[in-house]
Amino acid sequence: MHQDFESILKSSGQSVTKPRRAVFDALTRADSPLKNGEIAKLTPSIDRASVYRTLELFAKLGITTTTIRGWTPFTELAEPFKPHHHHMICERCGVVEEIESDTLEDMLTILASRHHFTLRSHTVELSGVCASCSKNLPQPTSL
Amino acid sequence: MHQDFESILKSSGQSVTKPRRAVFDALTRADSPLKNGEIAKLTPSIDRASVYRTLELFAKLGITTTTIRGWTPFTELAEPFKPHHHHMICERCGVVEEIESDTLEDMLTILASRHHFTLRSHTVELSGVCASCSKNLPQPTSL
DNA sequence: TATATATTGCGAAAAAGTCGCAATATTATA
DNA sequence: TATAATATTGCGACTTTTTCGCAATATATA
Repeated sequence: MHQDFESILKSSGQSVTKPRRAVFDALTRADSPLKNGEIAKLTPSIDRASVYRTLELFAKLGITTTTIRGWTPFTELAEPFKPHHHHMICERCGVVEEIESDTLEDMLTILASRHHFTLRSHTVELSGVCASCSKNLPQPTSL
Repeated sequence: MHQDFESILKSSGQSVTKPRRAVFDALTRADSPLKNGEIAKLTPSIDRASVYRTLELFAKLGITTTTIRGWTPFTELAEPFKPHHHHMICERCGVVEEIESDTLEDMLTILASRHHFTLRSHTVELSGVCASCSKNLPQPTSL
């Protein structure tokens, strides 16, 4: 696992450094996407600026993917460190389930090609109400 | 159009105020999603704090949708003020095309129900290389 | 038009993100 | 394994973005 990570860095001419390992480890240990600030807190020995620079590099190299929730970006490991997936989030209780669908993936590729685009990456975020919340709270929460 | 907007506010027990109208107007005039800061600049007579509060309210009421590009959230009007769509962004030149597909929408609903979720909203963002960029720049840009 | 209440603007402050540069770590080479 | 060339870091200062409490004001209802 680590081996692959370091290979990606090296094969793209990047150094393997302590901050990069620390950020990668934090993301590996996390079981769900993290905010930038959370990553920084999980790597207290690393300067904030380096965390940001690392995150920017990881995004460029495709090591991570970032999605948004509310106004906040959340980052997690991408393939090959984590199987490709999307998120289904319950807007009541916040539970996050991972979604995989080859059919969806194929459709997105086709959609892109209809627009004469070569698809390189994508994000899909679904938001709704999970089964247990719709049982327990039949009335939508008021504002 | 405005009528609908004010109806949404009133029917959910919210007041129709100057800041809310200003933010809505700014989003209406924009032809593409805006950053929070851009919205604030387009509404100079409105205090920044009120712009943020308004944006938060709009999101809750489903008046707007927010997607991410890089690490920055972009907001635009949602249905019924703008037809439902998604984005296909060229990572080379930045051009944004709007994507619509009923088949995609249906599939997302089905995917959600497989997870026993009731789908309420979703975002799909595709990123890739547009036709003209893949002609002009056959070699991927290096880091 | 008066009253109750929701919302605003203000001021201040916290949080998030960025930048230049000297010091340091990493890599490649001998 | 030591050295030189270079990439990267940490630091410190700074800018930008976002949040908060509260008195003043605008809005909605009767």
